[in-house]
Amino acid sequence: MNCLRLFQDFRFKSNLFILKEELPQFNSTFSIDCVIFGFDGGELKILLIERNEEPFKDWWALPGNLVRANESLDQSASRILNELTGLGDIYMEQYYTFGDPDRHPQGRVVSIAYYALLRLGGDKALKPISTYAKQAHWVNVKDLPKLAFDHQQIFDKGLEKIKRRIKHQPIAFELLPEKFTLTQLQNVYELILGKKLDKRNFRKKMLSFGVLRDLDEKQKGVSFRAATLYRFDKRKYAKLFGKEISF
Amino acid sequence: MNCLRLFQDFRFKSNLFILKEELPQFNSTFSIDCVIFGFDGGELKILLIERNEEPFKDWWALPGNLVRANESLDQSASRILNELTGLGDIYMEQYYTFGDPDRHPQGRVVSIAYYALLRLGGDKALKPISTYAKQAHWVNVKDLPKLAFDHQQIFDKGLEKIKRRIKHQPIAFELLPEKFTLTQLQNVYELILGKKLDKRNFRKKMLSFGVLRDLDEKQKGVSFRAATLYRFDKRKYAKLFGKEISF
DNA sequence: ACATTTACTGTGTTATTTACACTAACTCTG
DNA sequence: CAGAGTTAGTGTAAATAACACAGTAAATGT
Repeated sequence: MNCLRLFQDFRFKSNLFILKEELPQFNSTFSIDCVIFGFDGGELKILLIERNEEPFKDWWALPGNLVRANESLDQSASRILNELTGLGDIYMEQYYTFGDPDRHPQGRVVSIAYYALLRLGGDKALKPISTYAKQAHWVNVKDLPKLAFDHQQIFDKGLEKIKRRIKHQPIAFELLPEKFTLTQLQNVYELILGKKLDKRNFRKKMLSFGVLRDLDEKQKGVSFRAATLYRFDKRKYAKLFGKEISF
Repeated sequence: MNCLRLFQDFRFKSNLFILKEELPQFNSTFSIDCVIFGFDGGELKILLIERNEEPFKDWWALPGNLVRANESLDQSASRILNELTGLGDIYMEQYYTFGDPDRHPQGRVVSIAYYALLRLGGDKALKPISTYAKQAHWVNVKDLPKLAFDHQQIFDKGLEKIKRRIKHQPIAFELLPEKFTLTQLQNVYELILGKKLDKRNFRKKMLSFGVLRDLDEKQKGVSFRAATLYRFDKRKYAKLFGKEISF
C-alpha cells in the first residue's frame, strides 16, 4: 500500500510516463442524435430512419449525424434536423450526452442528444435530403421497433425530459397547428404525460394562464359540434415562465 | 436558386465529393468539467483550481480533465473528482455539454459538465493529487474570480440546475454532515435559492415530508441554546421522489 | 440574576388542487 | 324533420397547500 502510494507520487512528480489506461481519448468523434416528436391524428410519434449503412444496416434508428468542424452543437442539431426533414425554425433542446465507450461498435462516438417538437400533417411535408437512410417514417411512440445502438435509451431519456418540461414550458403548442382546439391541446398533454386529465380542470387552468387567444372561429369539416379555435400568445407567456403547472 | 438545388441533388446522389465545410469533426477530444459545491461555515462554495499549464496558465478554472479511452462519462467524472479532491462516493450528475468550436483556443474540446455536492469541514480533508493545478481552493460563489475558458458560463448553468433540483430532490443533504440541525438545512436552501425563507414554514414543511429522523441528540460545543440534530432517512424518501417542493 | 443569542412553536388567510355530471350544439340518418 | 349520436362546453364545493406573521423557551456568558 505504501509502495503504491510512493509509486503514484513519483509518477505525478516526475511526469515522465503515463499508464496506458490513462491515455485520453483521441481520434474520437461526436454526433447529434435527435428525438423528434410529432403529433398527428391523435397519436404521439417520433421520426425514425431505416439505416442504409453499416453498422446496424437495415435497422431503425434515431436520426442523427456527425458534428462538423466549425459548427456549434446547437447549429449542428438544427442543420441535421433540416437535412432529415426539410424543416427549420423548430424548438430544439439539448438534454443529455451519451458516451459509453462501447456504444458504437466502430469506435468511440460520443453522442449529444437533442429533442425537437414539430407540427405534422397538412401544410408542411417532410422532405428528407440525405442518402444515409433508406427511408424515414413517423412511428407511434407506443409501438417502437428495436432501435440501433443505444437509441432506445436515448429515446427513453428524451421522453422523460419532455414529460417534465411540458409542465413548465409551453412546448405542447409546438406540436399543434397554429389554430387548435382545447381538446387537441389536452390530447397532447395526455399523450405525453401518459394519463387522463379532467376536462374541466384542464380547460380552467389553461385558460387562466391567459396565453391562449380565442379566435372567435370554429373548426370546419368535422362531424358533430365544432370546437372553438385558439392560438398561442407568445408575448403573454413571458410572465408564466418557470412556474410549475401541475395536473 | 434552381441551379443550387440541382447542384445539391447531384452532390447527394453522386456521392463523389464533399464540401470542406461539411467535414465532420475528427481528432477532437472531450473533457469533463466539474462544478463542485461545498457548504462550510455558512457559505456556499465551489472548488476552483489555479491552472499550471497553458492555455490560461495562472488563471482560475473549474476542475476538469480529459476523458480516457476506456471509461464511461460517469466513471470519468468520478475519477476526475477523486483525483482532484481525494474524495469518492459523491452524488454527481451530468447536466449539460458545452461544445462551441472556439471554446478552447487550442482545438476543439467538447466539455461535458457535471456537478457534485459534498460535505466540507472536519472529517474529510481534501487531498488533490494532480500536478496540472498549482493549487485548489474553495471559493465563495458570491465572490468568484474571472474564470478560464467558458467556465463562468458552465458555472452559471450548474447553479441554475441545482436551484431547480433542490426543489425536487434531497440534494441539500449531500452538502451537510450526517447529523445536522434544521437551521443548517435552511441555510443551505437559502444560499442555493438566493433568498430568505420563513423559519416556521420551512420547518413545518421539511418535517411533514417525514424524511428526517430526530436523533434525540443536541448540538455540542456551541454557545447559546443547542439545537436538535437530525439525520436524513433515505428509505422514507422514495415516496417523495419527483414531487415539487416549493418555498 | 441578568443580558444575549438562538431554538422552537401555531393559527388564520388565501390560493390552488381536486373531484365530479349535466346541458348545449351540431351532424347524420331514416 | 325528428331523433339518435357525438363532442363541446360549463360551475361548485371540499380538501389541501401556501403564506404571513411574533412571542416564549432554553441555553450560554458575564
